[in-house]
Amino acid sequence: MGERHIMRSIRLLAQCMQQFEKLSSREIRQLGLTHAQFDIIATLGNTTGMSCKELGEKTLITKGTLTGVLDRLEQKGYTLRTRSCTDRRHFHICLTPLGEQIFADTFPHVVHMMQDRFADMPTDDFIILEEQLGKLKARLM
Amino acid sequence: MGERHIMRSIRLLAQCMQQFEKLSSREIRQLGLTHAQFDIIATLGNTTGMSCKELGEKTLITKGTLTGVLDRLEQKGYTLRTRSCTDRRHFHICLTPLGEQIFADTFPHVVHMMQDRFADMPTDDFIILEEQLGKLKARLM
DNA sequence: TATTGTTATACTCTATAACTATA
DNA sequence: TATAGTTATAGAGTATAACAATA
Repeated sequence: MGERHIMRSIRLLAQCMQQFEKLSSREIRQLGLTHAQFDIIATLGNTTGMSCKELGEKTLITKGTLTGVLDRLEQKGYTLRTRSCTDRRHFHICLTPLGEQIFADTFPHVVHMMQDRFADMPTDDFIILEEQLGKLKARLM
Repeated sequence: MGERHIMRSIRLLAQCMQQFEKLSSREIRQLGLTHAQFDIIATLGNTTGMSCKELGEKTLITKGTLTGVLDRLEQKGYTLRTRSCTDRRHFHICLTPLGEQIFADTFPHVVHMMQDRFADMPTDDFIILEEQLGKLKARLM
């Protein structure tokens, strides 16, 4: 558990993420979305929705900022706020059908772009990568 | 090379990175730096400096934005712009001794924070993780 | 009193394009 | 003409704190 290993893994992780962001940001901007807005849509995708609090924790967007981001998404017709019946302090945020569609349309693009690059990568390598990232994630959480 | 593997790896990668950012952002803010500013310092650290163009490509900060970020870093005394003698269109950006110190002071903190979490992770796992991230990076570049 | 989310403020980042200086 | 970097502008994200409504 030498610190050289930690440093190197962190640096690699950051470089991979940065490069991935570079490749995907074109898709995001083509949809007229910012990174923060896309982050919200990606987090809400394939869920039944969640509170602002939960959404903020998952995306690392603080509540003050979140209000503005959600305002803009709502204005575009991608998300919806509905007040909870049981606890009227809570809002339930979810994607509209249009928002769902954006989500469903975007990911295949990103995946397709990735597939070109990873066409010849053996499945075994992916399985090992997933395994290792899973372990890393478990320790980071 | 099923797309399920690609999606899953990307999602894990993003989650790891996000969690790491969450953990390290406290350190960054304590120094009075923003993410963009820290990104510049981290990129310049352990180098002899580089041009704005190169710095922009590595950090994904566009040239217009970079001017402002460098202005603020220079004002804080962390970076320096010197005009190139051979091609007077270029600037050479590098860390000042104070900037070097910030760089040298920050990373050990981050590493130490990580070490607590990874104390019991076998070295072999790190080696495999590094190997896989290296392969991933090579394909993303 | 504690919690959820909004509002307000000041600053920073972002994208884009027009511009200056150098090559 | 092409390139490196600055300036200008409008919009968006950020941190923080004060605030309203609900519990």
